[in-house]
Amino acid sequence: MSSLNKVILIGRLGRDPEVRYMPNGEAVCNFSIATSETWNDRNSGQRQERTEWHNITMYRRLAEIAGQYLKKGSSVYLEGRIQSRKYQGKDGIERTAYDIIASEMKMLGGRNDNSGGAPYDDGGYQQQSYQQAPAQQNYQSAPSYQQEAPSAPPAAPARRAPAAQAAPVEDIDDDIPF
Amino acid sequence: MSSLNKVILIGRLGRDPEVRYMPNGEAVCNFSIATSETWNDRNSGQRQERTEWHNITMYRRLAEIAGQYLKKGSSVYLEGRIQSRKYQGKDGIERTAYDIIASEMKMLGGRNDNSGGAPYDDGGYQQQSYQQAPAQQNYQSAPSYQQEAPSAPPAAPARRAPAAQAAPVEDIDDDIPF
Amino acid sequence: MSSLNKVILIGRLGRDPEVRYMPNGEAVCNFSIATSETWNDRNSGQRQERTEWHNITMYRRLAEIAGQYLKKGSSVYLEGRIQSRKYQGKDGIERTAYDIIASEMKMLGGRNDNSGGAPYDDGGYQQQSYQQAPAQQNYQSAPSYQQEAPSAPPAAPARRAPAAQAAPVEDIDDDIPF
Amino acid sequence: MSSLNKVILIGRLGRDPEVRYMPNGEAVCNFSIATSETWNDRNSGQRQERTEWHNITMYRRLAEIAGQYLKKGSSVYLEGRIQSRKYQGKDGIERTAYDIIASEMKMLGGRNDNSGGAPYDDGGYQQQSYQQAPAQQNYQSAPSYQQEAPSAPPAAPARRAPAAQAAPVEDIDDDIPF
DNA sequence: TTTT
DNA sequence: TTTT
Repeated sequence: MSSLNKVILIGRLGRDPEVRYMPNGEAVCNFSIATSETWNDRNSGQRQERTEWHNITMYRRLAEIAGQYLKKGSSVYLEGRIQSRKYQGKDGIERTAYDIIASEMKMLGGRNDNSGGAPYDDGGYQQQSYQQAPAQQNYQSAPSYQQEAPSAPPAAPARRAPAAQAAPVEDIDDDIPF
Repeated sequence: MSSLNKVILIGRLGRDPEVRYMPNGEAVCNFSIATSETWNDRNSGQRQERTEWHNITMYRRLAEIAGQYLKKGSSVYLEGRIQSRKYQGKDGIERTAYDIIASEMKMLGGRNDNSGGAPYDDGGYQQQSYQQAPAQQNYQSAPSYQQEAPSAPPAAPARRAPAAQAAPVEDIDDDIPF
Repeated sequence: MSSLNKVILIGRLGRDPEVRYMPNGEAVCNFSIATSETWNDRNSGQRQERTEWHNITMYRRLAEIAGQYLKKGSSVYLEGRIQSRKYQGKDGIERTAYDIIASEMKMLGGRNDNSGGAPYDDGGYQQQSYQQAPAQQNYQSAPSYQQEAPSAPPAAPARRAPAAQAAPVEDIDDDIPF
Repeated sequence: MSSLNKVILIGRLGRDPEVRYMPNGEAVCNFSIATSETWNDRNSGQRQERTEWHNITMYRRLAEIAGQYLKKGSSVYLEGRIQSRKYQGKDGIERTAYDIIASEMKMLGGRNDNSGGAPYDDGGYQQQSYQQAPAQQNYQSAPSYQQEAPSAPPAAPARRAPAAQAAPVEDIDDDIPF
């Protein structure tokens, strides 16, 4: 019997995404998004709100695209899976973090997304199948959203060169579907 | 711009579900299910497997149904949302747990599910809309799957009497869709 | 073994929604939304686009809310199920229509949604569980989006009075979650 | 504003899947699966059941895997999108068919799935990203599940050779995730 | 029939 | 830390 671990989120970024590069040259993007629910309390009748923050991790091309097009306040649709990760906090105590490893992304055009002057507010990109395999977990020894970026991209990246962060859009434009 | 926080899981229970009752008489059910993914490591070419355990929480009628029909090894489809919860560990240190608050359940008939002699291996139940509202979070001060059950169901439950745990199936049979 | 029939759509309304009332007083709302996908043709290298139109049907309170808040051009998140329906075309020939019976809706704030001066661009509403049961199919003898509305709401609606179409927002404001 | 067209189904095959090959050598697999819902009629109180049949289409490697592992009665999890298709019926009249173009599949081990003696009852496979692009629609001029297979696979398939239908499992075993 |  |  197969199992399924699927998460579907729509929310806004709390900060700009961070893109780092792993020793093998693969990009990793981290950010967090907020989802909120509101309801009427059954006892007080008062309007209640609860916000949940989700830590998002993306790899490879999806990481590069997110790093290029998303920013603080962007509204985004994400699909991925829940993945736990042990790490040692600054207090030396082991904790477990939960990340959403996103494999699909669609940019939803919020007001803020247009402020950057981008000529589009629309996006869709599905991760290649091989991305389904979890990336090296050991690389992430702390909550990714608190993690310091590697000092520099690797000199000789394995498998694929990261798109330079200043690369023009055209570099990736030919195979992203928007 | 609305947000969305949706989780869809298919997996097996690691233990029998636990049903407790809150002071207002509402049932709470906790259990955890495993999802696993396998992939071929790109470097070694070796088959890899990773299992993720998800802590599930259900409320009210869905909790009662789960407590009655699921057991260790059962395969189940669940739909719900991710919800974090702060708690103090036995070591006195605050941690954050992540639960899946399930609002929909379908029993998937695995081999183990039939051992109980139940005449069906099929189920579906969708939570009432009002359940969407998060229940009192304060009631859960520790990871729910480690939490001791209240000593007894409340004498005068608010709103709805919990189905007694020994209640015959017929008591709830008339409005569950299986 | 349970089955699952779930559809998740994000798209824009091609026209204003139409709300009708069934003889028992229940509201039915019909509209269609467009989803589009774009890709680079592998042979020509040319950008391709394909738009799909989905016929949406909603019942009861969700129908009333949609009729009140959605309009042509609105962007909306919908969750529901696929349901086929036989009908006789104007040419007297039987055909099969496919509708999405929506049970959950979230309004996604597009530019057009704000033009109406509504003070919110955010919505979420989940259908009550009992709505899961298919409504009387016989009432729909033609594609719903082409169907003429009943001449008038029933004089003595069964079970629940429809919110008059001119009813102020406050009438339903107290139990919808936005 | 991006759009989304996603379908998630769990159901059983009504017949064995059919695999054909397009002129460019790509495999196409067609079958249909049933989903059923049951509910208590609100008036009569009687148990009602409704079965919906979904026409499934898969391309390329997913088509080959489905053709090899699924059969009549198999229980399967599918993810894909809704796609309409105009065709001319035997009576010369144009109709519209609705297919689910599946891009992800997981085999759910039901009783029937084991009768073939397969050493596994578990599967998962996600389509490569490029499959997201709709295949040549013109190739499908009739409801796919009624369509006769091409007389033979092409002599010189473009891009990738189809796994011969009699090929041993090992031929594809090295990169499918089960 | 939406939208970019 | 987003947003309404």
